Amino acid sequence: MRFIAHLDMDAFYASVELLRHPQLCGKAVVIGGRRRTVDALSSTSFPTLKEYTGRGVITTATYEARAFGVHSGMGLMKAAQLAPDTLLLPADFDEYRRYSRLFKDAVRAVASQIEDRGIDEIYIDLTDFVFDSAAAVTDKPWSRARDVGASIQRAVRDATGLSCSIGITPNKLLSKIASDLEKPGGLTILTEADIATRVWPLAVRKVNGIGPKASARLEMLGIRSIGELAKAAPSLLVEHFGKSYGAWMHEAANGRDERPVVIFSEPKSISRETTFERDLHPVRDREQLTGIFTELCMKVAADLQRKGYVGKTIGLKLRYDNFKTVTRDCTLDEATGDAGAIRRAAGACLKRVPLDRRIRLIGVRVGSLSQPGADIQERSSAARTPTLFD
DNA sequence: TCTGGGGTCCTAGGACCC
DNA sequence: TCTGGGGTCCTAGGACCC
Repeated sequence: MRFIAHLDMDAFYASVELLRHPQLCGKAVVIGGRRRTVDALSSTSFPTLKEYTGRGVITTATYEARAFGVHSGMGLMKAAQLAPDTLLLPADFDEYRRYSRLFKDAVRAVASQIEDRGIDEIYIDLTDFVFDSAAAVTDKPWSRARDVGASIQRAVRDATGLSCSIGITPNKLLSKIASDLEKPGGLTILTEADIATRVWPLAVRKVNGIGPKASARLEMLGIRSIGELAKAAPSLLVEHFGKSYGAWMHEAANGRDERPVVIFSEPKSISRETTFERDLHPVRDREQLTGIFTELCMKVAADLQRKGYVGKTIGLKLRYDNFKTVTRDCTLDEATGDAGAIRRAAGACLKRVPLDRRIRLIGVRVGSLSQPGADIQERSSAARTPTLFD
């Protein structure tokens, strides 16, 4: 039996902004859109959604804003129709990353087995922690788990001033669902026995891994809740979703998930992309396009350098004005981190893509990563390490 | 006036090799 | 002259997640 926690920061970006601007507490606020010129943050009043023009989506909404029906991922123009007077703040990712490190360090000081799941959530394996405690062995491990969860929430609040929600269950899948049940500030424990009453009534969309496409197709089969999915014939799911995904869905709906908490994983790719203020014409806006393209390559090269990687596969991504996306990639003989080499390879990819429409987005990606110094280090550490023959 | 930017994983076909 | 089965790498697209 494992004790797995999922911790999710409550309205993370918005909550960080409220620390800076406490006068906004209790107001409907969303984060999103492009960085405006200095005015917004220095002035005493804040821009509202109805004043915004341009592209962008909401990345986070305060709970007061969510009451108007706006949510993350929603286009700002659409949100402005629903909640015109909601305040709009631009995202400050450097600041969010700083708070991300703060809260993760605070958790790590309590329980070290952490899996990073992005800027505002983590999984924590509490199994050893729960069983190492003398009290838990003979007593009630679930109540011990609840105590640990509460102390993690306190640690996060003390370190950051922010609140988080935690779910603790026997696996990652259930914990992810549980942490969402009593937001904000919730601490939700679910055992095997709670699945039927607390998980099965939920929409299939709540399962991490069932997105908009899969849930729409499930609905066509008459399956809307996780309980209905759990009781569906596995053969039916396999027939419609394939052997692997269909079987997984059925397991997930029944609350079964053996995935371990993964403490460290190597990055697979590093990329940069940008959506233009207005769609650019491949011929008429050629100069501007080339400039942005080269700049993206330099940024990716800088990211690689900073993180200590080089890559063999260079990829290009274009999104046209009709939102159709195409990608091209090519694999080099040697891994590179050089901006010029990336630019040349990506430029060659660009020649393989149709340029007959306006372009909305361009992106550059480097994959098949390796660490240039890695084998040297390995060799030198091998040299220091006594072998059988020493 | 729709729809950001950073990722991961899966599938599927073709090339190529044994 | 016809025919196998596996394995790996490469490429393109798509679903999904935060």
